[in-house]
Amino acid sequence: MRLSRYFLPILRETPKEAEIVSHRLMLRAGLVRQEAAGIYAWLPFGQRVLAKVCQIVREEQDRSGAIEMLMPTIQPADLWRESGRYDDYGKEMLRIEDRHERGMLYGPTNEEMITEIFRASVKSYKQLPLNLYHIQWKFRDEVRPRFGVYRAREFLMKDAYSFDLDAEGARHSYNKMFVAYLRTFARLGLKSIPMVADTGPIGGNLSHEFIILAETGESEVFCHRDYLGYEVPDEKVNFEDRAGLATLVDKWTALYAATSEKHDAAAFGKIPGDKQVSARGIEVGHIFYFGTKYSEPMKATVQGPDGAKHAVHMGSYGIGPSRLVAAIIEASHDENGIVWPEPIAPFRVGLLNLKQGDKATDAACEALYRDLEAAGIDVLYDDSDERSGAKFATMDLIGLPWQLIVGPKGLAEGKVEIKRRAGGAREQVALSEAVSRLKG
RNA sequence: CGGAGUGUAGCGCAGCCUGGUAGCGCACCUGCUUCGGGAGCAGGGGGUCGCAGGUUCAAAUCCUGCCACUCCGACCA
Repeated sequence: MRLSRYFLPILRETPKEAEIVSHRLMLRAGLVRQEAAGIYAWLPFGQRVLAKVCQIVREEQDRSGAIEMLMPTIQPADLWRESGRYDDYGKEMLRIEDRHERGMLYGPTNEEMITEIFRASVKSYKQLPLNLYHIQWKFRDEVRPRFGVYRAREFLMKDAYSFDLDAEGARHSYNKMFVAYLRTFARLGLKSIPMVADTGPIGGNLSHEFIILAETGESEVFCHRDYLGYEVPDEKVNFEDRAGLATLVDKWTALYAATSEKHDAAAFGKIPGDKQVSARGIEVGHIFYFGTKYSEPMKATVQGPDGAKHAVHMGSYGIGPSRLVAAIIEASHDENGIVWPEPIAPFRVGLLNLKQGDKATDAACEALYRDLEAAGIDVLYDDSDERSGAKFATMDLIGLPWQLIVGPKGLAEGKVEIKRRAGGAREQVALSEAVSRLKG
């Protein structure tokens, strides 16, 4: 992509409403624009990142055996009356009336709808287990949206829903998501720690929040230091191996880890002092097992091997990709701007023409741009006639993992410069080697 | 929802107290000169001063009401 043909509105000064670093950088680097309190437009640059986050989330959901679908944002109120949550959910739910004065709502979550879909078609235990997920916009009318897309009213959520005949099966479904979440966050370049959590309005009695440690985190968290060194299961993990998964989950839940709501100071105190971690954290995922809370009132039953009808045991599993973008920036930036982890960087390489208008430099850049694209490398080519200083500042702000710097001085010796954004290491390489050096 | 605050050009701000033709920096456009880490000079475009009502010869400025947004707290993917 040529910067001159792209839409990347960079701000040199920080809009005053932005208090935390991820919000500031998302506005300055042209990822998002606020349209109302807690409601954001995702500009092309932000959309690229969001799509990459979603893709990684999707791949790990699929790997674990979950199946993607897509439910609507607008739901009928009657569905929520069935579960009893229409009144319980309160003002956080955005209620709408259509032209026929039917009660509708903008979905804050989808337990009711997925249960309705499930019960319409699944009648036998032989169709279980089943895990359906979608990635769809949600709306929760937060009292106080803040921190940009981190606590927005409209936000993108991956929500998965598992269905099993009994509690034992449901536990395995829960464990699958548990491991899939560990892998997802690791692939996004984040170190996540599962913590015992409150279930809130979703209900149920088994729940973990996946927390990223970050100074700007909203919640206070406590855990055992050893979690920070734990290896995340690799892609060969067998999701159908019940015992194997249970062992993994046991390992990741054996030591102390809790959010402030579930914090047990006495238990925490028993950890050796040098192993105690008391920090702030960002919640990036939350998984629940809630048994028959929805299947009973909504009559989502299957016939078991015994011939009787059983209310299915359910769980739900959420990840907020839009929040994750903010969380990743919180975890990965420096004083000059964003430092994208490679898997989700909007472009892999920024190509800087240091002297636009100089024939030799222009020709070298055009050739490199063509060759990089031909090699399948996402490249953002700064072909503007800005001065070099401005180009460097912009590139550092938008945080692409690699910068390919081309100017007349280097070219005179047949060289270009490759700079790695993380750490800032620079290296002169031969013009002819640049493209191959930048391959993944 | 309690407390605090802010609305003036795309962004950051001054002007308001003490009413008298709306300003500055950045960004943007044109030209020239520059050009390896946020260039210089010259010229230029862009604003119903959040909205409504009131006071006044005259309102960005004073008064009343409303709206939007931000921050702190209580609540949450």
